[in-house]
Amino acid sequence: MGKKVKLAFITRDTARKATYKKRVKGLMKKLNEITTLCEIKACAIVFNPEDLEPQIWPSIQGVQSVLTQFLHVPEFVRHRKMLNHESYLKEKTQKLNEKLKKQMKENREMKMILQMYHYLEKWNIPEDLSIVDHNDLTCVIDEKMKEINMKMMEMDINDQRV
Amino acid sequence: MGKKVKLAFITRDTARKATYKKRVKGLMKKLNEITTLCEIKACAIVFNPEDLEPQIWPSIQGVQSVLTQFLHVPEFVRHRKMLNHESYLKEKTQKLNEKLKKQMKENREMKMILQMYHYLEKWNIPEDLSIVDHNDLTCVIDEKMKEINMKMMEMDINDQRV
DNA sequence: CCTTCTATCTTTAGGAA
DNA sequence: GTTCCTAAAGATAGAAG
Repeated sequence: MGKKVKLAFITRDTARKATYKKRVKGLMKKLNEITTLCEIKACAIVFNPEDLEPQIWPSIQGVQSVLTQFLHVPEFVRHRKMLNHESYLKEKTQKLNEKLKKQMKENREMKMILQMYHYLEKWNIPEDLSIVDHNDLTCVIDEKMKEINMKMMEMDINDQRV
Repeated sequence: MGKKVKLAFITRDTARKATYKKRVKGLMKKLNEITTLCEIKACAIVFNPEDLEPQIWPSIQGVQSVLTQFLHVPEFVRHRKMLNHESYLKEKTQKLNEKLKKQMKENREMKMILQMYHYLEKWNIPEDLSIVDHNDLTCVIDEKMKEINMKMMEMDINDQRV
């Protein structure tokens, strides 16, 4: 078995997906280990257009700071409103159905970014965390986190079964 | 050399620092590899009280520049304009038909994104998710997430290091 | 698709200089 | 602290079921 891979985009679809799945798992494990061994804080977020949801570690709150960085870029804020509406996307999809041509790489990147925008919108990351007024939405958030946790667990436990 | 380590806080200062340094480096390398191999977006932040600055991958500037660059890709802008000029599109229909296979795949993936939106809608994440007291929630949720993560990993790994 | 196997490559703990 | 070393542990590509 020749197992060494060149550090470059894996064009074979099946191979890339398999590698992604294995490596994302490995990455999260490494994060868990380093934070435990050294008692530090860390977070990571991975967007993959072929994943229905981003892989996050350890929680949404944990990655908010990362996403907040994105919102500080003026270009993002401007394009955000333009791209993140579902109706707009549906319209685009219809037209894609008829006529649109794009190169696959460009397409992959667009979807990834749309996914990002959508999550930014859903999570409603403030543009400046310092001005956030801390109300008492703790319970609501906690419930949502539990839902998400359960979803994540379901998804992983179902295909692990050891 | 007995090299197996218990997955727990390393109390010895020198050992912990050495491990941190090595593992942070390894983590960033893994991130670089997965994003290259799969052409996805990812980022991570590691906060260590003994480090003056958090370790960030890639640089915030790096992430921003990549995404900003995409938004300004000439092809992207051109295609957007194309959508608004029917005559131009008709002119291109013949050529587009040659790319039917790509179109179908692209369309399939777009629909997947719309499905994702629907899935997110069911989560019903409140608009004001961000108005949350980080000090109260982050620790609790992160700990819960880590517990879940650890359990998931334990289930999946033959080697037990507890 | 998903799992399991395993050869092979990579990471890293602990020393040593 | 830093860098190099190396054995052991860990991650994973590819194949097979």
